[in-house]
Amino acid sequence: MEDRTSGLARPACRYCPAYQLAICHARTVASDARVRGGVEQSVRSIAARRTMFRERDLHDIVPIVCNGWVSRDVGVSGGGRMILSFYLPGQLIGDTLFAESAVDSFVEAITDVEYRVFKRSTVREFMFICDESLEMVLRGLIEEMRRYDQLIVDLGRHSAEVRVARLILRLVERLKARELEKSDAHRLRFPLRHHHIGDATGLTSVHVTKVLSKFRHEHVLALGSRTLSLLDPAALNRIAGW
Amino acid sequence: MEDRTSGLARPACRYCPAYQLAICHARTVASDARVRGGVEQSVRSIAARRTMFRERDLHDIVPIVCNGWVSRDVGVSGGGRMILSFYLPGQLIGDTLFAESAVDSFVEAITDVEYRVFKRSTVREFMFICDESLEMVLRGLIEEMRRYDQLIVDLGRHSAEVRVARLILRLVERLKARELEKSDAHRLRFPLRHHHIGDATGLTSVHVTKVLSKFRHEHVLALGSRTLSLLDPAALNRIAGW
DNA sequence: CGCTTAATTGAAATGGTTCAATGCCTGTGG
DNA sequence: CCACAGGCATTGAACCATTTCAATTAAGCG
Repeated sequence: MEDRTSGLARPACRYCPAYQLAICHARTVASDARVRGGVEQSVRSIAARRTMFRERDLHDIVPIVCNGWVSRDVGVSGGGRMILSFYLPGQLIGDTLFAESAVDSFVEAITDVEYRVFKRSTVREFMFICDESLEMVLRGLIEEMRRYDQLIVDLGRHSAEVRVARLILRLVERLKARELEKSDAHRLRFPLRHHHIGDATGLTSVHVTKVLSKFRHEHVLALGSRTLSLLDPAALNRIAGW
Repeated sequence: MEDRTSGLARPACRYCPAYQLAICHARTVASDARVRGGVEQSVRSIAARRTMFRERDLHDIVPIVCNGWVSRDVGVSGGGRMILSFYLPGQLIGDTLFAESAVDSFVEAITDVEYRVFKRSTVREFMFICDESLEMVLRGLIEEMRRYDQLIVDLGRHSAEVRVARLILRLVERLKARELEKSDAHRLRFPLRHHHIGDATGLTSVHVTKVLSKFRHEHVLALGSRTLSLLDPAALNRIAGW
């Protein structure tokens, strides 16, 4: 499982707080374990389209994505749902680290997912001892808040086209920042379905289809077979209003 | 200015982190000042409808509302704007305490406002020394994130009526929790204009008028002269879907 | 291979915006 | 204390972005 020669178990480990802090057992194996590895944890995996956790399951544990795409969403009375955020490899699902959520949210595996689960009480304890770890968790929390700021403005004040364009551009940005995709790539793996895009932008999947097929006709981008082709990134940025 | 006999300078002080932690000079006057009062600060006030800060002004300072209503909003290309949150008395405007925001937001005085400004570097320093203060700031941050969760779901998946009803109910809830209004009051001071409500719910002020006048016709609530009358709270909750 | 889930397309319905006109508050200066 | 100006609220009519409904095809999945 671990690769001691390269020093990284997975591509995203470089960007994972648990790995950087040497809390993760993928790094501090066997004999090192008693140093910082004292944080209880386990590796798990789950198939695409399965629910990983309900809100209440997260009282005791803190998960980190090792591989695959994850969403956190809220069910709405009447069958609808809204995706609050996407989690990419190396990211902590730490919303409930300090307090419970007001909404009953679900963490779901979009693709097949590998993840690591840490014991919440131990993580908290460690965090308050180690300033570095605290800073890191805070940074992740603030980063998420900034994404929320942007999402709120988009939902409240921008058209469907703008919202879809921005969602895609931001995800591509995050993938490239984590070196999950080459930074010059114009073709990349993109596992979201139309209903994911709709649920993340406050649109219907039907309308997402219409927006995307317009983009395709204008040779801006093409999305199909879990693959995104950025045919004209400049035009996409223009649509996004950037 | 201070009232040493009651122990509180203002009604909201009881709920203000700076006051609770005895950082605020409204509490640690004169001789006490060297204990925890070492945090540089100053009291200020500003007239309604004025901009208190731009994003970049908050690099050095951390404001806390003592009195009045405050909003943080983002300007949108094309003249629109979106309100991200409202700040009530006793609340820290601490979004930028750890990192800069990605959007250029404005903090604006809705009513006449009194507030206190702390030096950011000193606050941060103190926060990392004192676990209690850290917990308190984190709690505020998480509370704000929970509000964001709810707002995102509302914007993405609920109608205008629901959004307006929820905004009002949540604000009333917060006012009562802080004892800024009596918990059994059905008439309370509510300084938001239609355009504030629109900018906070992603609607036009014109449409807010229509929604509110429908509520009035149905004897659910009446809003006018800076005063909110909750004529039928149960019905309002029903509209909100609660 | 058959079954379920997802994408696509068009037509009709709708919720909210935009535009425009009118009147009302509120604060300000004379 | 009154007059005036600018911001704010209200209303109706026309418009348009997005949803809803429905029917068909295509794509994953066991």
